[in-house]
Amino acid sequence: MRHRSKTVLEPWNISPSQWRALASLHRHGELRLSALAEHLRIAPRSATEVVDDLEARELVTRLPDPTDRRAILVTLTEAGTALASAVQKAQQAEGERQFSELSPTDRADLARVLRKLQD
Amino acid sequence: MRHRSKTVLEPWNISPSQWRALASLHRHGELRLSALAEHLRIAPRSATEVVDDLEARELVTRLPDPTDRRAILVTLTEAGTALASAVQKAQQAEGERQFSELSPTDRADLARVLRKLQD
DNA sequence: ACCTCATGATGAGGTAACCTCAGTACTAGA
DNA sequence: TCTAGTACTGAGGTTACCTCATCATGAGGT
Repeated sequence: MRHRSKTVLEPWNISPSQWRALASLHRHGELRLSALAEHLRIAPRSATEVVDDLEARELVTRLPDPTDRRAILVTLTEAGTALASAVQKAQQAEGERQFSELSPTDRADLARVLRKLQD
Repeated sequence: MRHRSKTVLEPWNISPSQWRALASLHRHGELRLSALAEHLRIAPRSATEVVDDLEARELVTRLPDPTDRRAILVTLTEAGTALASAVQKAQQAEGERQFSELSPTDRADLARVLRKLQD
């Protein structure tokens, strides 16, 4: 499944780790770099790199945090927001495709068991 | 879950990718390097590296394939077999632990749905 | 007006686990 | 016996992480 979702990203030429960052920003709005790192469960230094890449492609921008001059807020550009929406849509379609064989009961069972495992 | 199973491997000081190779050999017995690569879904050249590492630690040996002098059979040493068995046992215990919260019904549902997804 | 300790980001340098491409040794079919 | 294909490996590259050191700033002293 991971392999397939990688394939979904190809048309936009972004890597899974870049996508995770975009998705986080899309969900949460602007984030401090350190907060982004936390969401992605990677070291802050590694988040710097991901943001470097996304910034080079003008999908995000760095803005100074008005409340703390040490901090940086990473925000989606318009292009970034558009791309995030498009990818999300494609992911959803791919998910639908992958789970299309499952009956509603199957899906409910799966959701229930996975939720239990998560706890 | 992947993270936790990585932790299980730590006492033996082997990486997940090394473990995947050992497990393949444990299941299938001796394998050509190319066949091993196929099982692991990696390029043959990359399997060479994994086998290099395992051989350096005397967990596997390279033997000439008697039926084709180009080919090499990778086989577990005694130490390799012992380690594979031990790790397998630990993995099973860890699996038991992770799924201990699930009722028999939950487990059956999960197995059924996952099998369907695999097809 | 100072000092100290903690925190946010980044520079420098390293690693694991892959990859491709080219080359060598060998097999197998015409 | 020539040719095409196959099995492995050397060389070199990439990706996505990491740690450690450093710099600026913040928080809380005295």
